[in-house]
Amino acid sequence: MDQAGARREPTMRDVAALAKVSTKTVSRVINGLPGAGQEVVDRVRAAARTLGYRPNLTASSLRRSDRRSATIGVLFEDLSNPFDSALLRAVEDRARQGGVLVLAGSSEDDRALQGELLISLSARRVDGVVVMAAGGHQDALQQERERGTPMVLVDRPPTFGGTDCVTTTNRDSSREAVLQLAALGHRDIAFLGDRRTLWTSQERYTGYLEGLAQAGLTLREELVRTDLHGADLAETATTALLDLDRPPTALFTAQNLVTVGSMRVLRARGLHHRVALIGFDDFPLADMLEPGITVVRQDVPGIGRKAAELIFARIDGDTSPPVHAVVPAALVRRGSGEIAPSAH
Amino acid sequence: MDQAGARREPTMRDVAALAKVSTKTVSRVINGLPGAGQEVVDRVRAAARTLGYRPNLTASSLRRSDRRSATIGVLFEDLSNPFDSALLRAVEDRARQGGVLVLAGSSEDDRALQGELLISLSARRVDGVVVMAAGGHQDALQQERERGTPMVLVDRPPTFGGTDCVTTTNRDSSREAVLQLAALGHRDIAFLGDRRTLWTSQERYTGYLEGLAQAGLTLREELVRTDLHGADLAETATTALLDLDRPPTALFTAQNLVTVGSMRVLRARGLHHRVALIGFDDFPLADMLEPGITVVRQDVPGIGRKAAELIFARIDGDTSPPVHAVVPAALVRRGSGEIAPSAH
DNA sequence: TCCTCCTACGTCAACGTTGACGTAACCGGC
DNA sequence: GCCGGTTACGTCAACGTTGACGTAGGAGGA
Repeated sequence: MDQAGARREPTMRDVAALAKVSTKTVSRVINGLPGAGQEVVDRVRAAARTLGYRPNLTASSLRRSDRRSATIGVLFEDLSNPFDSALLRAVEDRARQGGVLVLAGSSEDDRALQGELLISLSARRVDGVVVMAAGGHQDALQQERERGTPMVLVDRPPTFGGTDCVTTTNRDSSREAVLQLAALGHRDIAFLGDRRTLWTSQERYTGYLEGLAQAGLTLREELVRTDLHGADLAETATTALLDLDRPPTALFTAQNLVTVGSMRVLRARGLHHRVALIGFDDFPLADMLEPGITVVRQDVPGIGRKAAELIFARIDGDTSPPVHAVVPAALVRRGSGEIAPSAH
Repeated sequence: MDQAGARREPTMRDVAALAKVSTKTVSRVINGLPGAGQEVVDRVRAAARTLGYRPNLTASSLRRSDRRSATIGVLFEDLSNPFDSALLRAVEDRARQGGVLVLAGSSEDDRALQGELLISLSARRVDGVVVMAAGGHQDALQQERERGTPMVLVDRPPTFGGTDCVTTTNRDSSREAVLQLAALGHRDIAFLGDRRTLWTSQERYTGYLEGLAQAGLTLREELVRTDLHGADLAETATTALLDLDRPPTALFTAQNLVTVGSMRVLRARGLHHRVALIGFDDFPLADMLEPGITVVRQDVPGIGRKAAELIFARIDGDTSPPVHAVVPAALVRRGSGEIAPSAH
């Protein structure tokens, strides 16, 4: 079997020579443009097949007037988070339908890395960028946006103007979750959140506060634990909460890894049937556990589709004012959020 | 905020004009090549910054002799499967370290789609392709390979020659799982597998047969259910198995979605503490269930790293004979696979 | 002093493709 | 037969970049 390197890729010139026409005619045939007779078309097609010719999209987009690379960039934080992978999938799905491929890059919540990735994408002249991991520092994003690259932020709004974004009902759904717990009689509802710098964390915390207020409950500050980035920190925080003199009877975990961490601790202490738990963000098998985990489920495919729709509209020249699309989330009741406070 | 389209991207020519040098000198500075004085370097850098110049990699790779696009393609089947997303992540990780980006495409186990994606990747002149979803029909892959594109298959070996692949110990680990069940006293061990056309399914089935034989058990054909693509089919099959006059006391589920399907049925029937279950492929939260699910865990990051290592070696011109790398899997005992047969 | 070598640039063409434009042949109408 | 229009091609240059090669000027050696 032949190794790469030895053979040169056939070009339009080679096809043209074999079909005894000009390269321009080959171009016309390959692109299905009029101005070529049936006989010539057949000859060119045959020659292309014989040589195994494949058009070079990079050369084409260099010369073309529209300059499209038929490629978009998608930046995410961590593919091992099902939220990210489901979102990537939804965007890729939509892109593929338009013959567009996706350049995927994980920025790992690293500001410098995100900047480098944006430069890499820019160097490849992507038609647009979907950012699923806009951290606190959006300067690189802003810079790229100001260069004219169409951009859509997902999950977090831009800190700069003129850019579309798609988020979910972070605040309203959090409030709804807290109200449900309060309605069951819980008065000591803890909040466990991810980094406070994240917009989503802030929104969900605000929703928590609104829920408490609306239920007529007073905030106990020691029941609020934030900056829990990852399941391990969540475990520590949950342990600390349960060790309080007056521990919470219900937990609202505002991110899926936090939910998992809290779950582990409840389970380890045998409290998973006694302490109520509602998590933000669904995760696989949440329904298989005992009890099933009640969650606020984001419509991830819906968010992905919306993001794709927006980016492609911008790429196609839509210059209407920037949009902040909000895709509703839903409370999915599976048991853990329906546990009433146990009498001490 | 300015919309795309109006402004032209600055080019080397623009930078050259502003810095009052030739484009060639700009090229030298941008690429860090020698042959430019310090003063000129500074002037060019300043001009580039002023204009917001970004090198055009597509034009560059068109002209360059090595023709590298610094981009590889990764084809997968379904990103919502954690196996695929973890693998993509591992490959992307390694690629990024070399300044290489990943063009991601999901082929959804659709032969025509896979062919189209390969053409799309080829049109963008990717330096290599990692295929995590080589279905039964590999003609498109073979064709691409014969054009000289470096290629690595993951999870399944090629049906054609001259191509590297990375798989796990499908057969040995399956045998080990069955032997463990047999050692606990199980004599009626069912096999539930994905599509028979898949190489992995065949290997795992062979391992099952070897395990039975080695344990001195006879095969009961009605305990073998294959072609279970997706959790729904697995549920139906599991139900049918449990309804047999002499139902299995242990299940070996040879794919993670099948495991989930079987689990659901066992759980629905309240048999999850009585029927043993070992699944091939780990999945998130398998340890949180009751009982924890015993699985054969593939070393997914290891497989991804190996695949990336191979593809980059080939891209760098390694012409040594093709490799079939085997990354060992391990049996992770969590409870469900340690249930002894219950007396009827 | 002259020749050689090196450094620091510049000039030119080419990568594979397509937009703009040219032109030869043919067709229909008068 | 001539004119205007259409069809089916071809020619040329350019997209942004870099390899090959040229050259001016200075340093260094005999």
